[in-house]
Amino acid sequence: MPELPEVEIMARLTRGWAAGKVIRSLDLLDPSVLVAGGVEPDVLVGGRVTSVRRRAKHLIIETPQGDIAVHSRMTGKLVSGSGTGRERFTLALDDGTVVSLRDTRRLAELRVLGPGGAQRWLDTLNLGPDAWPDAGGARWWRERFAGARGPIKPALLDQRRVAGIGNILASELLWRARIAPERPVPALVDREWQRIADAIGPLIDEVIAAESGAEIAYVNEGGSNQAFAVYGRDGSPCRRCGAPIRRRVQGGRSSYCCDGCQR
DNA sequence: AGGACTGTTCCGCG
DNA sequence: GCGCGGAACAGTCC
Repeated sequence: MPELPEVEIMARLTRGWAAGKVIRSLDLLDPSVLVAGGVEPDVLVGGRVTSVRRRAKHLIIETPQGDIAVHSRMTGKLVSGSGTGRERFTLALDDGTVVSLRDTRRLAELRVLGPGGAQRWLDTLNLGPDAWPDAGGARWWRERFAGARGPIKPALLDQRRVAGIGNILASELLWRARIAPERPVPALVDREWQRIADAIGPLIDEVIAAESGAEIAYVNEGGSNQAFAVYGRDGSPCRRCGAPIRRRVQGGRSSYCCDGCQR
């Protein structure tokens, strides 16, 4: 599920569940989610959670004893409680709260690392700056994509340029900026970079608002989603100009756009 | 039955 | 060496 907004919501929720509390136990129900190369998970027991934060699509839980880094990939999510099946990992806190990683497709990755290990691991990924909340203006966007030669839509998915944008946000962003997904990056002019810069903040703000809830609440998992103008809406009329939304495949991924008003 | 899927990495090819 | 496309990962849901 998650792109930047969903991971942001999970981080906020998890912060409320776990921040400041002491880890009583960790239970690895599905050992295949644990990425090798870290430390023995039990070293975290007895440690107090000092921070829960998001970087790009990664969720980081830090304690003085060591860190947990979760990447939800396609279907992973952190939830409060356990017991519906599909839990791969649970974290029990000293007040009785249980936080679980639920992941049907089992593509999620859990890392348990020593003190400071999460940041050191993030540093190896060469992630670009986050797309939200502090992306820059037209010049910033143009410079982040300097050297890219292919179409803009797949380029937006490159986490080394700008981090946090996934397949849905890329289509939605280009619709808001009225730019066709096939446009080569070098062909974009400053006016268009400006429209991207202006669109990203409100887009992510709105997705977060639409999906936030007391429990994790992705809007309408699977299927089309009212929060999105083009994603999953092949054939329906564009909200802006009425022309039909089209689905095309780029780089093996679906792109949705309006040929009437995206140029 | 077959394809598609909000992510990422790896491999082969040009 | 780099960039691109496709495959792979694994499970569910049309």
